Amino acid sequence: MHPVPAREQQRRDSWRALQSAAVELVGRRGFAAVTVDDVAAAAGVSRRTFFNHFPTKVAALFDPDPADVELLDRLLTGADGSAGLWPALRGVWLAFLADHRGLALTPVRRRLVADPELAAHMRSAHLFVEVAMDRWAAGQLPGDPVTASLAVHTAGAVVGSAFATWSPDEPPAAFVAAAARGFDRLAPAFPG
Amino acid sequence: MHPVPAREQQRRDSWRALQSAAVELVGRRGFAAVTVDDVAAAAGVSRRTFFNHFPTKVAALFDPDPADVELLDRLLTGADGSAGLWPALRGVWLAFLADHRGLALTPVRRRLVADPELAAHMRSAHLFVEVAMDRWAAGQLPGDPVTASLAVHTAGAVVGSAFATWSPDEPPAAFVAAAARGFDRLAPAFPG
DNA sequence: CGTCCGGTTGCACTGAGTGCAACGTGATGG
DNA sequence: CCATCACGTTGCACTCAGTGCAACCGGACG
Repeated sequence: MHPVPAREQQRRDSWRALQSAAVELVGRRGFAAVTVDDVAAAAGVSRRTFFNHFPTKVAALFDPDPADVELLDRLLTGADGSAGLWPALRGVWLAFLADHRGLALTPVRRRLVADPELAAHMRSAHLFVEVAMDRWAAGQLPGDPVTASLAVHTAGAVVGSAFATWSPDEPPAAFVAAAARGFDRLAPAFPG
Repeated sequence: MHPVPAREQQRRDSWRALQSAAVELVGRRGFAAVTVDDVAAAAGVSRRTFFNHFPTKVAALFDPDPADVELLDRLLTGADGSAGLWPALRGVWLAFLADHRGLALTPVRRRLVADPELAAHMRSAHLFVEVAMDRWAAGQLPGDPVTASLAVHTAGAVVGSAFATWSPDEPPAAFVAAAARGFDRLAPAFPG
């Protein structure tokens, strides 16, 4: 592997220290009871540095790890759409859910979305997944953007429903399994 | 009809004046370039009164008119689930989309969601629809909350996809029609 | 060794959102 | 008709989120 330059390393360290601190503090005290200063102090950096890494307080909770963005890109470029859009979306989503770094934070995040305002922010942070899939799907079905959009949105709904009915007391794998069942149930609507 | 007490009337007037002013100003200048003071001034009330009606600036753009919340409740209590969950959800969604007050604001809102942050907020504001439908669907399928949740989430995805692919230059009716086609295409996944 | 680059920091500023006390007017009851 | 209450509105002061700017400092590079 390429040795990471010290500059880049420090950057990643600050990012992860801030996200860990934010999730940990908010999970313990609740969103409103944690200030940006608290998070910065817990991460050992200044308040200004916090905003160098995250544009908002919620971003610190939900922004995807760059490694996960990269993972999704790899999965999409390697995806095989020959058996139809739906099986491909199913495969990419399930592989992504199972392997991404953010999976470790999923139980905490699941508890946070009891606040509907935070739920919306989480969706917006995870929107990069649907955007990337949308671009990919549109490329697969050049002549039919409506079908592509419908499939991607529906796939997102499957994952969202699995997330909503999943209890954070269960292991994250149960969440992934529930998503898989959801994909199977909707398959009849998307014939190859 | 019951004559509305003057107190209640003033309340509604302020609410609608603020929402109109907010949508109008933000549609013209963009979200960041409009302050709460601007909106309050344009509506002819004080800054403090703004926050008496809306908890946040985005709420002024996307909070549902109480009349629409009431409309949805009426549609759900009158809904007939005997032919299956999916046709019932289809009927309620399409009737709601066609008749609700907010429809007039839909083109402006469609343009606003170019900003993904605002898109997330709109979804959260429209979440009351899915929450109400979720409660209703859970009542229809007491033994199977997973199917109920999946159907409601999927229905939301159909509407979301129609909204995303709809151009605000077309009439709002085209958006409703696109949603109807989406419901039809997903019907095979939800047999009676 | 000198120069440049880039992450970090402090400072000052705008604007969102809140708690509180006060005012004015419609609703209510004697 | 008047006293009282209820409630939408308002001003004020305060905390905190988010931003622009200039300065600092240590690693990268010739």
